[in-house]
Amino acid sequence: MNRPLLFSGTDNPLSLHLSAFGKLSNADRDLLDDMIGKRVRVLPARHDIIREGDKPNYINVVLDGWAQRYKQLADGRRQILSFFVSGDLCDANVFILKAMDHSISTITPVRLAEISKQDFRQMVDASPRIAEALWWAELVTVAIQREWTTNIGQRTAYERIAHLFCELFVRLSAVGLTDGCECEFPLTQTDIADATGLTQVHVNRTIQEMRRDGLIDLRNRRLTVHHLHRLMEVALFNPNYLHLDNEGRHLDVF
Amino acid sequence: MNRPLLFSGTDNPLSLHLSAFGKLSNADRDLLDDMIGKRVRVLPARHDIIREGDKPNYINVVLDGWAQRYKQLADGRRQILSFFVSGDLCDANVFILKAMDHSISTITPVRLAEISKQDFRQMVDASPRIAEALWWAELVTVAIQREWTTNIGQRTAYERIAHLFCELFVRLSAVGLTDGCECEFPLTQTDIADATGLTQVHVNRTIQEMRRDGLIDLRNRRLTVHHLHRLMEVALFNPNYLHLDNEGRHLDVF
DNA sequence: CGAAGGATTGATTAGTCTCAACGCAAGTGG
DNA sequence: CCACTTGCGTTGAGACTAATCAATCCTTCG
Repeated sequence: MNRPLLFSGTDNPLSLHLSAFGKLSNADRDLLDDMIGKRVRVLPARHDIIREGDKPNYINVVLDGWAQRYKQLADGRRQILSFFVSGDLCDANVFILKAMDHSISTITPVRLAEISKQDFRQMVDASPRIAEALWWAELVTVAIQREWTTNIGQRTAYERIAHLFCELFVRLSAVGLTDGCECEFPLTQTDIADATGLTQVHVNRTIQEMRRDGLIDLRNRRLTVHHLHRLMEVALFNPNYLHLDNEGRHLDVF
Repeated sequence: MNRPLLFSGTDNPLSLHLSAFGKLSNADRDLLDDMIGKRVRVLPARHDIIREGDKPNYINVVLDGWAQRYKQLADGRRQILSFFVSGDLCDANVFILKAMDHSISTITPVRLAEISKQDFRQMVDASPRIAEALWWAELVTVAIQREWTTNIGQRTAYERIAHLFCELFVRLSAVGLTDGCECEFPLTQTDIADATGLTQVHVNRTIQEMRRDGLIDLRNRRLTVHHLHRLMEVALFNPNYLHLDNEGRHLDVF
């Protein structure tokens, strides 16, 4: 693993994630360290974190590993709605809602921090900067969700999968989880299918095509992106929705 | 037009929308009245409110009429991402972002309130109750976006369109914009197509089928829902994601 | 070694798209 | 007031993307 592409003076994944919004003070980073140190859970792979219908009592932050948000229709059809990687906040202020309208589960083993209502309030009150950064993170989450809607609604199978690869690769870069043109990629073809609204069989054939086209390689839970630029082109990928360009920052991947 | 199904002591559409979250005090409602009274714009139908790339300086609130959020791919394909009706808040705190990653435009003529950064801050600081209600509204917006992802990703054309009808009908009920089993419905079949990821031609055929099945009628910009329950069933519609059941409230439509 | 999860392949079909034309109603300009 | 335009809905024929069903293979792991 190489150094994070966005500067951060700390190893706390949440600080790292939020500093994509802008520089945080030492006090802010200390505050965040406190927050995510209080209640940490470790969960095995493929394990529910919270289920549709549950009353949310904490804000979850992924410290390590991959998780997913998903929704299941009455007849069992499943849609994956987003992926969480290191530093991702599940939903700021969820506890305002009476019940979850979707579920969240781990993909790999996950180290998870839980932030209570009280701690969250306190943190937001203590630092306007963090409050802003958390709003930013929330706005980015919605923006990603919108992009997924567009992805499934408008793009072909090939473009959809390429787009998913682009997004994850860029997001992983931003938190230092890429290594050159490679990264860990623990999703199965079935996961990719459920995320893109395709069938597993079609995902398989499409990925083979992408391999034949020399764009990527995907084997042993590892993704290699041979030509990020070409991949972005065929995916019609525009990274603006990730809002990583705050305060003059610029990601190296592009 | 009949009385709003959710009680509200005021006609301010934003108050009405937010009181789906819970009862607001008179002071809160007055504050909201002030906010949306300051800068009001009136826009003609099919007119851009803000475009992708623009720097957002205000929070927009739809007071009257219908608007839409959409995104356009480099080659022109268009995805409608959400519809705004009376009382809907475009994005709390958008001005945190450097640039819009999507566009918003009117569908019908729209009366619009703009809330400035300063006013927004002031309002949130003045009333924790309003702050909470605004978070709720934001969380509901994301929840709707997730449901749209699921809709396009998992449902068939017939189910998708039925689901869209259910959602809009319920949302309109919640702000008193339904009249029995009817409501204004200014979307063209092309709009419905762009929102559901289908072609206009296929939307046309599918709606004809729904008419033949006696579920709905749609003519002259007016939607009639003959059997909301059957419609909800075929759409696999579960209203939980709209989070309208706060503080013991219950919508009459169901 | 057997079991299980995941990836791959093949054959067939269904759902949706594409392209093209036409109808109808409302609005516009001469 | 009529001819023309424009926007929207409707219809038909044919093509194609992606789904379905079913089998096989490969890898990992207890």
